[in-house]
Amino acid sequence: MPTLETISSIDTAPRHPIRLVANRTGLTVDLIRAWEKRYHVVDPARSVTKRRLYSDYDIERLRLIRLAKLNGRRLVDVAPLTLEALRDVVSEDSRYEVPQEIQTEVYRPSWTNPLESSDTRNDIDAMLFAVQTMDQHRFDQLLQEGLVKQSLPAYLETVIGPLLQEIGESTRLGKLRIAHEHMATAHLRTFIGALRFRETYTGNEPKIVITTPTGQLHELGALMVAALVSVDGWLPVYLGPNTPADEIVACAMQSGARTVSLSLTYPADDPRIPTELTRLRSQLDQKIPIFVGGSAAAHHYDLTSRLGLLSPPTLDELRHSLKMLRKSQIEASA
Amino acid sequence: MPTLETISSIDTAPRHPIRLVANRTGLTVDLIRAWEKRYHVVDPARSVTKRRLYSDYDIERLRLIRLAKLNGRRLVDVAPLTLEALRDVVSEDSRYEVPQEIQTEVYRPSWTNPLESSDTRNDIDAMLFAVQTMDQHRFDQLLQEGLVKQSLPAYLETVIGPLLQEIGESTRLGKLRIAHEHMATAHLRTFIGALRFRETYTGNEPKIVITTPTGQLHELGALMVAALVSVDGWLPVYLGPNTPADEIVACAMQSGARTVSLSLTYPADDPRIPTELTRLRSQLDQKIPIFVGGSAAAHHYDLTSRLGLLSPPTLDELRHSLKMLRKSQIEASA
DNA sequence: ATTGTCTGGACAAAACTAGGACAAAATTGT
DNA sequence: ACAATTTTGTCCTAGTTTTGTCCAGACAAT
Repeated sequence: MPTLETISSIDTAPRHPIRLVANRTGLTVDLIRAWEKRYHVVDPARSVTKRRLYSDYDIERLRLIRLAKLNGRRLVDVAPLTLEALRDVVSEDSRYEVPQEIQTEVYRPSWTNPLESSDTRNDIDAMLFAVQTMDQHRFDQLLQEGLVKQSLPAYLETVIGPLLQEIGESTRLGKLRIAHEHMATAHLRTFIGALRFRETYTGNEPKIVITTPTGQLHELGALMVAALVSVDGWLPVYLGPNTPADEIVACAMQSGARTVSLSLTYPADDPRIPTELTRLRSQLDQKIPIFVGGSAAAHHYDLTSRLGLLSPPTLDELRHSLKMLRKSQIEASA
Repeated sequence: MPTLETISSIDTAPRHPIRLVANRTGLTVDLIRAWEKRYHVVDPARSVTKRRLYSDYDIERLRLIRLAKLNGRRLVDVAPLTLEALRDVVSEDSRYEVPQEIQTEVYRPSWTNPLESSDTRNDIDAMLFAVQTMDQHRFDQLLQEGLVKQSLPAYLETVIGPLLQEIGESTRLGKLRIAHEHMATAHLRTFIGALRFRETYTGNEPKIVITTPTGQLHELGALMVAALVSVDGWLPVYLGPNTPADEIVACAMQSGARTVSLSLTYPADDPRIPTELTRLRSQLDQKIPIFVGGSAAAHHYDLTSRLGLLSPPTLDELRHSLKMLRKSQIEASA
């Protein structure tokens, strides 16, 4: 009997039962079969007794197609795409566009716009309320539900980011207690941290070191970046908050990272920031770009531009820059 | 009968009756036999009179296969796998979904003898090595696999706790860089945080506020406690590190918590600790007990005993105290 | 003597398959 | 804007496979 090998191996092991696929993708068993029947979305192998057997590849496909659909794509349009094309589509769609008007609908004939901003507003308010009433369970629930409504990058930028901001402000204004802020932060830390696991790991992703410099104790911004870039195929080397420049350099060297990203939030005028940034830039290989983001990044614009650090104003810009970087390095190595 | 019982039989000693196996694994006696008959899932030794005699190894196999099935695997697929391959599969699968009703209490009865200490030692060493080589993926994998091997409380006490300690020491001794420690801490934060999802929430669990006092920035000890007590049916109100006494009081009042638990690690001699503990004890309702744990708790034994704070020396003691507390309060209210 | 385990087989529930029906939702045409 | 059409998720039937439970009679353990 040709026994199957270790199922857990990375990619093309071709034997997962349909139930497991349903669990992992969040689709129903019926739906998976229907998609296959109608559009040959996947073409699973069969067991001797005709049971469907899916590969990791198939699962990834189904996951991506589900995401594409959440973004408004039609099944007919995405069904025939290759995995790579699918990744592009999903990642393209998730570049959230503000409800502006100038939208050339040319090459994306039919898809609904992301979320009404009022929806977002309601979600955030509901979360704030849950925090205020210390309803942890509700808070977790809202976080989870919100994620299903849109793609991860859009979610981070339109909901989680603003939420963090408002919690911070409300606490400063005395509308929330420090205890509330602490509780919310702890839950968000857990929630965002768990997001990283959803990506598939192949081992040859380019690496990016992500942390905050000495004195910066708030890690959520950095963690959001880590979750975000992993969507685009980077492997974050996440160091948590408060890492000295020397250590960042050492880490980047040991891990062979292609770039470094720092998050600055509070305190914005910490005197250690200029020192650390300067030190980091001088010690790190000049070929490795350094990104600086976070709400306090603006306070250091002079410094960063003088040092040649990049500070994309939004998460979306950061993603874009990283894509460019990746492309240019791939070309350079070819 | 040949060999009699070596009572402390640890690993492949082949002497457990089927009834006991059923109790430990949560399977029925019939089912265990059926699996053997159909797929040779296990091949137990026999007594002179043909009774089945299972080894710990067999039990572990059956436990894992049960988990794999809960995750959607088919018996045919997992039955022929080796123990190692099984662990791979289970840990891989459990990463993606939340097994709804994984047993928290029921199947733990006689699992008190966790693992051979050498096993534990190997696991920890492997984890340390992964940290040192910055192999994040491997580190996560090891953490996940280790959890499958034993119950959560045992895992936290015998593996995660010591691991944290060793990482701390190695860093102080210069065997690990700060960057390594940061990476490990970040991953552990995510990992332990995610454990919380295994609890089932009914809404009438007694609450326990868990945090660290002002000046104590290391949260992992507190987070471990949170994961631990949720197994025993408490609902942790987790506030992260560095919470002022006033805020702890406010939080306990708003949430209606029955008790408070603090973790002290570093710096052990922070002058703010006595102040904060005293303040906390005086402002908090006297009926609410306060637990103090963590590696630095011993430094403050005089203070804590003077204030009437409880400092159980191990996590297991803490669990026990909480169980007592719960019982006494239930009786008091009846 | 009662209770538990053994073997072998029977049986039924659950899960899967193929094919198709149907209604809600989205899209298109006028 | 309204109706016609297409797309899409869900459900149904009927037949197969997989899996959990149960039974009977023999033997073993307490």
